[in-house]
Amino acid sequence: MKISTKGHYGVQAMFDLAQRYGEGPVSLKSVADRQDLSEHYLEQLFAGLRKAGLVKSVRGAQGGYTLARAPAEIKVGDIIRVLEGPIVPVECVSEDPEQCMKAEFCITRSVWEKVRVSIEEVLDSITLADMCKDSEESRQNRNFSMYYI
Amino acid sequence: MKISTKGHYGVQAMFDLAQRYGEGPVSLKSVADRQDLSEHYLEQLFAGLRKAGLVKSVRGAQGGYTLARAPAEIKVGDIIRVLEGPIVPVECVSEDPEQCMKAEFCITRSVWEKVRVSIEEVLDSITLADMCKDSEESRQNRNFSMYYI
DNA sequence: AGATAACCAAGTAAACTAGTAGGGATTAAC
DNA sequence: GTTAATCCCTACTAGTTTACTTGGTTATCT
Repeated sequence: MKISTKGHYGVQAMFDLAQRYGEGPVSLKSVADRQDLSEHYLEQLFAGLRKAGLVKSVRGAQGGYTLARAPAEIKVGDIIRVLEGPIVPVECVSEDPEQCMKAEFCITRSVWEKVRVSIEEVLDSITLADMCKDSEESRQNRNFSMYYI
Repeated sequence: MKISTKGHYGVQAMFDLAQRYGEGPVSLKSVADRQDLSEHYLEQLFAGLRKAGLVKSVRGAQGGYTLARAPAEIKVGDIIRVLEGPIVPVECVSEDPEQCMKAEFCITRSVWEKVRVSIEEVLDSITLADMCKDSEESRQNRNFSMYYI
């Protein structure tokens, strides 16, 4: 019941881009440095994200990646689905119309279905803009408490 | 974002035991036959379930396994945690008190935390008794519609 | 021209998955 | 007391996945 480093790092990196949205292309090297990740590994993740239309790339010196849409228009679920594949706790509970033979007779299946829906609800309710907002608030709270120490 | 066959088969098998609760020990062979699973593989799963105190075993001929508690007292989450380990979408978001160094600075972490909580809420809200009840209702609905065809 | 970057293909060590194989110990039924 | 059923235990394994690394090529800015 885990997501892999692809999804984990991918969301971190996309969040990094979101925090710099509107400031021009951001190089993967800078993302890798800030987030302490392998640049070459990030390249692989961004190949997928680009093909899925979540980021745009600019090649050459001073190039890099930018979000293809505003942070408010990109859900964490979008990123996870690209990097981890569809959200499916067990095979017979896909997001697509059913293919499980015993679908209507299988009771355990309804458990996984509920799990799937609940994960999707969480991941699709959080946008990169939400994360930027949380980050800003968390930063201010830290300054605030430091002020009173 | 998947659970393995351990958790999948484990819940199926425990549900099978729940449907026969009070009827004496149920052999893994019969479970394996009904659920179309490998008996030997189930043995491994039940070794863990027994050590965790979710089932009791009776050795020898006419032996088998029974639930250690009433179906209403066993949550799907109990089974999953035994067979899949703790519910932790990414390493730094364990159910135990925190160990992630950057816990308070890490925004993406709060996303995984929400995912973890939502999965736990689902899995801990469903007991084996609930599944038996759903199964009974589903069976009756099928009979009901057949009656009118 | 040279540096900076995205892009691409392939390899790889380690871990994990989903079992299988082969026995031993215990007990009910005959 | 023999047999068959059943749990119990250890080990092995083929295949897949994970989390990268290596080693380039191509495009663009200065």
